[in-house]
Amino acid sequence: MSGSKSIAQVIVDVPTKATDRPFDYLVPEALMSEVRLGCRVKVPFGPRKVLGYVVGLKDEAETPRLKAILDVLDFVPPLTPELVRLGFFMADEYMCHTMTALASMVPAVLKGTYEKVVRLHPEVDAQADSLLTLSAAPLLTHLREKKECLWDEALTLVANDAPLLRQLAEAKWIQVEERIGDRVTRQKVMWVRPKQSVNQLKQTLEQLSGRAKRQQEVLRYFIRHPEEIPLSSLLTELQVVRSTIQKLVELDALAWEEREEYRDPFKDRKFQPTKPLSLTEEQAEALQAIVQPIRDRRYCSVLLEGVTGSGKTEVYLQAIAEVLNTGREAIVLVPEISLTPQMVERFKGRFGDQVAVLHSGLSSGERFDEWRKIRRGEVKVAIGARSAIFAPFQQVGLIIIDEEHESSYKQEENPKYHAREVAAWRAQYHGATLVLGSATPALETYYHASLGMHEWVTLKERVHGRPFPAVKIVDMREELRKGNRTMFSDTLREELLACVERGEQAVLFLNRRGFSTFVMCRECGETLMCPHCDISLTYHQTNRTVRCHYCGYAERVPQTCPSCQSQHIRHFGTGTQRVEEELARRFPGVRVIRMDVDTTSRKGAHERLLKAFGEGKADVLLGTQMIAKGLDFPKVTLVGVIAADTMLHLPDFRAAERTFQLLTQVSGRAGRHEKPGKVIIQTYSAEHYSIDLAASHQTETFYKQECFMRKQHEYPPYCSLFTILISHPDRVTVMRTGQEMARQIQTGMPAECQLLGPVPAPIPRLKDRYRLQMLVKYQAERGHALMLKPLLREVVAMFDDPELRISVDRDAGELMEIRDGW
DNA sequence: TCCTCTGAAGCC
DNA sequence: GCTTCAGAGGAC
Repeated sequence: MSGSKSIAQVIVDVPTKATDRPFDYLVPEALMSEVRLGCRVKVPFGPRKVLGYVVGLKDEAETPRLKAILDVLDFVPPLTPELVRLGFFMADEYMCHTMTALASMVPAVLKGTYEKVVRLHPEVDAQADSLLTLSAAPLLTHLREKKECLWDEALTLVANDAPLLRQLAEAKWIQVEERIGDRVTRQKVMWVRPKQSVNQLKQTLEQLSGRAKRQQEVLRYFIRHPEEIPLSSLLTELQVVRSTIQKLVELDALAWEEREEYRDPFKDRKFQPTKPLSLTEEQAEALQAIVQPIRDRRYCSVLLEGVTGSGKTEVYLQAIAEVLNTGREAIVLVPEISLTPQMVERFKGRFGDQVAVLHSGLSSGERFDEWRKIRRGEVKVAIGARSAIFAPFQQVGLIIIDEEHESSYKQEENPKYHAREVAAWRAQYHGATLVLGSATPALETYYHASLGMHEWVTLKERVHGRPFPAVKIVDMREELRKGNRTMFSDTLREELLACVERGEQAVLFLNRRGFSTFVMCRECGETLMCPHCDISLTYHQTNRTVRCHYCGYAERVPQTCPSCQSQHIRHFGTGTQRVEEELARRFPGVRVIRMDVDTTSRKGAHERLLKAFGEGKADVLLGTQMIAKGLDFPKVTLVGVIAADTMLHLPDFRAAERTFQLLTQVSGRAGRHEKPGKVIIQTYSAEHYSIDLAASHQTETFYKQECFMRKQHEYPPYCSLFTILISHPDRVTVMRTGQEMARQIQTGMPAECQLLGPVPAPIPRLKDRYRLQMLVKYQAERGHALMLKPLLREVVAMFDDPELRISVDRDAGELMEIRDGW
């Protein structure tokens, strides 16, 4: 190996097409031990300096004019070798830049910040002041006072004369430094400990001058408590100052050191330790199916189909215990909205401080701390929402995806990954077991299981043999014919009153997806629309504003119609706020807690409201999507669905599947304990199979029917999809581009593939951009993706108008744009 | 003739 | 994405 040089291959933080490949850099002798696979480095790139990830290391004899790595930013590489490989897989699979894929796997604080700082050059000649050009004077004066400033400030001080700054730097008047750092500094805490034995401390105490009262006090403290203590606690406890301690450190009596401290988000919470519960026969069988491949250390995916209330979580917990016994780690994914304190408590209760929790409620610093516990192997279980799938464990034995059908496992931004697919990749890499748990699996999971691609275990019974709630469908068209024009059917009204009278609780569910409160003029029929998007504005009572839920535009509700000046302008629709008003009017005295984006936007509000409901401070919990799952309140005996079909008519081929899943989940909230539950579903489409079959708990029949429908219309899982969405500020340009792009794809794609569109996207205009979409249906098992991916990449590259935005998504991501909660 | 503006080409 | 550099067109 004599004469050969060490080379690092680096993916640079310049996410563009042209730079989306590794660049080679020399590893300087001094950094040899620090430059490791997966760590972040600072490298020169063109005329500037950027951050990059080391994705490969090699030795080479010939190194034609390579630049060298400038610095290493991590002691422990944030990416394991496995995650580096996963990054390349994702870049290919989800058609994104490698840097984008790599960056998505680490906490946001490691994304790096760039700072260009200007300073006086240390060798600047004071006498040279006379040479100062007039235009540089303000900057140099400023630097004399402040020592340094940001590049942009410096530019302002020289009237935006960038060449002048360059000249000043060349003439060694100023120094320009590009700083690359983390977004937050790690929290550091000073610890103080005695450096001498108690006897030595006593000697030191006697040698102290009589005047050093404070120092004596501190020494006496350590003689009483010869243990380490955080500096801040010591200072407050003894009412001394830092310099007192410093003196004693200088005397070698004490020692202090800075230590990184974890911000523990659960610091003040006690978790009740729990023991494994005894399992039902079904549960035991399911557990066995999961545990066997864990013991064999082979890759295996298991669909755990368990009805609501069948005790899936206990199966998860015992499977995890088994993995920990084999010395390996477990990742648990749950949808963000069900990452409730109830859920966290169960895991913390069983596995204590072996658990790291990652969810969006944490500050970026707290998130980083939890992540570091995983990276350092200080915990064995990671539980979190979608991005927790990247938990940097090195011995993964089990990955569990709870409520695997949830759409929140699909990331809508680049990289547009599905956590289920990433999980399958990681499980295969590690020879781990993948568990997909749900009462209502995604249709494709169901289909794959039926083809034998997953092991398939079912939990058909609720624990303790509790019966399923009785579900009644109320046809709202009938109600209208009877003359009931309110949003509560007679049945729901009676049941609700009876429920409250019995002292029990009810949950009212309003599916606002695609159906929110809008403002319309009764005179001319004009609806208030967002000036930037083709979307009607949503009415918010709290501050009497209308808002666009897509771009955030907000304005006060106008007094008169902007189009005809009529005063008869008012809000329509069935937002949660209106249901709440109506409840107050029709059921005086009934206490309601409303949960929606308005009431839960503040940190911790979600938790607080649920706690209040659990403590019986309200009779009715009214809410959107966010109350559909995970909740388990013993006193809830009635569940009402105000309008079951609001999302049935969205332009989404999964509309029926979503409706079925949601209704099944909501119904599962009732009668989970001693008292039997009742569910009332109000709908205008009573005959639709998704509503009917959810009401009668006929899961199997629904899936068969839905598979039939998908096959008829050639939709997934019977084909695979690419969605291409293009947007442009100009309507004509986007249409012309769309046509041309479609022609290119059509010509290049395999003949068996099918191109649909371009057609206007479900939201034809968003944030002042016109949007078109195209759909390519293909057969993955015939290898079409292998041809389509390069083709789409090529076609996308051909249209490089900076105003044009193109997004390519496997599957139909765009149609799911309407997010839960809104 | 010099200067400014704009677009394209690297970047290891 | 940013910087530089070259080539075009404009003002003097």
